[in-house]
Amino acid sequence: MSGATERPLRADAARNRAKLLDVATEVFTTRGVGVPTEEIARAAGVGVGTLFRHFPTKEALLEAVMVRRLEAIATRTAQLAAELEPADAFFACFRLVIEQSAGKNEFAQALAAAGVDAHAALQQSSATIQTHLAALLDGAQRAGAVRPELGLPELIALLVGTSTTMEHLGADPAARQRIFDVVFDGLRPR
Amino acid sequence: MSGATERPLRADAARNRAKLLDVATEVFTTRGVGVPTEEIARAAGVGVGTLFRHFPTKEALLEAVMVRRLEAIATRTAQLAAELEPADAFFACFRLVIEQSAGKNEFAQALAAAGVDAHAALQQSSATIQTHLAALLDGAQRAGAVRPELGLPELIALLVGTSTTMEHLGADPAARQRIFDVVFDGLRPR
Amino acid sequence: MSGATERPLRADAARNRAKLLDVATEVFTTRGVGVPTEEIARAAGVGVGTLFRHFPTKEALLEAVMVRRLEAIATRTAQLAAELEPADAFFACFRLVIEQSAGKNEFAQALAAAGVDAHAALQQSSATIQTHLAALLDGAQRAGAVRPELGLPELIALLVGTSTTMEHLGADPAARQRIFDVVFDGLRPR
Amino acid sequence: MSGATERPLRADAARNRAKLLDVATEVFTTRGVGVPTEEIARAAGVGVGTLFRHFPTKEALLEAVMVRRLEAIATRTAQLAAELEPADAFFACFRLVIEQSAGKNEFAQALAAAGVDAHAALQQSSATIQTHLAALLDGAQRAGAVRPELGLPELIALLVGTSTTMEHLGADPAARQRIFDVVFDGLRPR
DNA sequence: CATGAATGAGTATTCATTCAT
DNA sequence: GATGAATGAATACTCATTCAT
Repeated sequence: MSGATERPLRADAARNRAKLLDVATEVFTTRGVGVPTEEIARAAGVGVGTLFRHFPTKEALLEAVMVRRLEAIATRTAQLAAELEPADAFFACFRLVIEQSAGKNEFAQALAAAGVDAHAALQQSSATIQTHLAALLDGAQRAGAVRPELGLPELIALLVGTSTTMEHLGADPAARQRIFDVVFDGLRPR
Repeated sequence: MSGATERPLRADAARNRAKLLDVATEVFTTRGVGVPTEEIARAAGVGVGTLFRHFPTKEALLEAVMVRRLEAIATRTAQLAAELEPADAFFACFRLVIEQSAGKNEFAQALAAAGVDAHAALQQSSATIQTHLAALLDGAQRAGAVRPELGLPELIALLVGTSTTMEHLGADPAARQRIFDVVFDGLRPR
Repeated sequence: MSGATERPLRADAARNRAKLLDVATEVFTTRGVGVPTEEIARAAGVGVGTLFRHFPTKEALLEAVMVRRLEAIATRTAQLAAELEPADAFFACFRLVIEQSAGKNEFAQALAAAGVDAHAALQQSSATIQTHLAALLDGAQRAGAVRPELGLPELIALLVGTSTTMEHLGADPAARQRIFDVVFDGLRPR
Repeated sequence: MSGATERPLRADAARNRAKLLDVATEVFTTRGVGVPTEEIARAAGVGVGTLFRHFPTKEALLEAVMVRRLEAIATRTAQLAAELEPADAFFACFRLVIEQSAGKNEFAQALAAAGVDAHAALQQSSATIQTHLAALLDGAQRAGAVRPELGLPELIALLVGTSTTMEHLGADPAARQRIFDVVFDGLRPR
């Protein structure tokens, strides 16, 4: 459906692009967006010039990283929505977004920020996810599994916030589960 | 060598220091920590030299700002603990921390970060608050108002996360209240 | 008449600013505008930061250099106009501009370029000179010493062009005089 | 080792080379020599690699462009010299050089610069033209149409300078003619 | 003590040129 | 031969911090 605007990249170029995205994802996630471009390029095993050939701006690189994340989430979200009952799908997706958003918070907040001030590609991805989320929320509310007064903005804010909560909590699975218990119970009516 | 660690500042010096803290609080909160020191100094009506005389490092300034915030929170927390029933005190303090932490998130996360990697002064303030929070949590759990399995780390992470949630939600009071409903209900047993 | 917008610079700052202007004039004139800012700063005995404190942009530095030149020319032009008969004043000024414009041509062309696309300060200086030139041209034409059909644009273009001619001719005074003979005789009626 | 320095280019290679020269001439003339090589290659419909196969250096491309121009001028100059009386030929050639040199000045100055610091091919072309110019100048001086004291260096400098004059004057034909009147009258004896 | 000028390491980005496809 | 991806040195500008006035 989407126009094939780009010619298929040469094999090595595609490899470099993918490597850059992987490295940038890792680096932005663990150390924030302040990391020098040169370092990202070096970690990807290419020169700075190559980085800037693929992403004309550091911001463009960041955007590409986020778009890829959001698209991955959108895909999984759609799967879950198709496979599960509304209520289960809603909570499964909530979990999914939280787990995928791990890492530096400035980064995880992309989902929300995209709606406001980001560039086209990001807004597109963000909008797609938000559509899915709205549908999931609505389904769960109709099924009586989520407080009816909550809107999409609150849901998104809660996703971002819970992601932050988890980030500060660390990896302990039991503790993370306790947070999910709190949030999920709080989301249910009454 | 002298017993007193700090001599009493001259009146104007004290005024400058206070003004710098006020301005820095405002600036860091609304525009993040990336703002140049010169701009902070100018906004405070002093030269950069003066800023660096009072705070030897930009980081030290940030720390001082946070310490002041934490101390204010600690004070109010103690008050509330003294005035209210345990359960009410707990929830009132939760609200208080969230409202006080408004602003750029990088900043709000100081509370938690302080426990991990921060400098002495910050750790001190943070520890004080954490002691209070631990007491409040314990009181509320004994009163049966909060899930007994939650520990201090989860509480702190939830405070940071909920602060982020609110930041992304904006100012709409009704929506903010809905978030408090979710989190507070979720915190309660069952 | 002009508002004293700037406070008097500190002695050292004024010295640095002047040194930077001198060095930049020399460097731009002999080697063109492509010379790195760092090199200019080093030649002036200051750090790059200092250069950029005084001139927020490389372009601003270039502009300042040109403004200073134009102002010097304007001053001398006014003197000559006051001291000499119209015809003599005109030719003396022509000579003056040519001699002062020595150096890389891109630079000498400022006079004309300023009228078109330059910044405020430059336009101001350029306009001042052009006013003087127009008066001189008019005087010389009334005195019958210059072809009446020539306008200010042609005069300015001739100044720039003759400057280029001289630049390519080098320093030989006899040859330069021969060029002046050609141009001055050509400017006269008939 | 083989006698012929250049083997005959394959048809497409020759086409590419010609296209590159055309495009580069246009681009250098209208936008200066700062234009990136990639852009020139793209405008010529080839890859950068091809550009660098034909011209090992950006400078070499610039040189080739200038050589072609100079050769064109040399050809026309020779024609004019053969067809016209010495005096007329001289002035016609002067005009010709000026009109052909239109465009960014840095470029037009090649003629003169070539004599000084350029590469072999350029010097060759330049020398050819200079020989022609010297002959024309001599003829016109013998015919009493040009001041006898002028030498070839002055003539060349005047060509470059007048080219600059025209460039700054723009396209207005009447104004351009007035400049020619000035210069040509100035060139004549007395 | 206050000031703000000076410093210079650090950073994003460009572009001539090389080389794998 | 042609292509365009890769390279990395080069460059303008920023900003925390120091120090002369």
